[in-house]
Amino acid sequence: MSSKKILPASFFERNTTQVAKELIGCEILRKVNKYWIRVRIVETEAYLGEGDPASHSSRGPTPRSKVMFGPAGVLYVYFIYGNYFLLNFVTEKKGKAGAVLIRAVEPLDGIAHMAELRGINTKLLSQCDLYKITSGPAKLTMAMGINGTLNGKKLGLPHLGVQESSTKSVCELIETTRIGISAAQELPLRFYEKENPFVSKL
DNA sequence: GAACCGATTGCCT
DNA sequence: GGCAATCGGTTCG
Repeated sequence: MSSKKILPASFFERNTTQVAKELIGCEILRKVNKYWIRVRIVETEAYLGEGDPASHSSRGPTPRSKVMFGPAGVLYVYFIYGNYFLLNFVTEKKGKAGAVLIRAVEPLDGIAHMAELRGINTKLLSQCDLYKITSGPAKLTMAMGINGTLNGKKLGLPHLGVQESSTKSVCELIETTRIGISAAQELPLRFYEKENPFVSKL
C-alpha cells in the first residue's frame, strides 16, 4: 500500500476536460481476488454533457447514462460491442453530465495477476508483449477485473481508488482527437502521455 | 417488438 | 489494413 494522496470526490467535481488532463500520470489502485493491482493512467478521453454528440449523455439521461448526470467521483462502467466493459469516472456537479474514459494504463504492481486476467500465460510473457495487457480501454478493464457490477459505485478502496503519483510531473501531455466515435470527431478531447508505449494508438 | 448501432479487440489476409 | 464477433441500449413503429 502507499501513502500517496487518494483523490477526493472534489477533484472530479470540476470541468471534465481539465480532469481528463490532470488524470494523466495518476495511479489507479485496486484489490482483485486478494491481489493488489496498481497502474499508471497514460491515456484518457473527455465525454461532455448535452452539447457533446459523441457522449452517451448527449440526449439527456437514460437508464444507462443517468450515472453521468449524478455526483462526481463515481464509476461509470458500461458494456459495449457485446463483449467489453469500459471504465469512466463521473465528473462535474450533480445534474451536469460528464465523464472521463480511461483508455490506457501502464501496469506497475500485480502485473502477473493482470496478465492472468487477460488470459496471457505469464511464462510466455516477454518484455515485448507487456504492452498488450493494458493498451486499450477494454483490455485494461479485463486486466483489472472490472465489470458492470462496479457501475454507479463511489471511488474508494479496496475496490478502486485513484491517487496522485510522484512521477506525474515528469510526463509530457499530448492533446488530440477521440478514437472510435462517429460524431464530433474534430474535438481535441483525447489526452495521453507522450511516447508512452502503453498508449492505445500513438 | 424489431431494427440499428456502438467510447473494441483479435484474427485473417 | 480489413473485418467478423456479439448483445444490451436506444430508437422507431
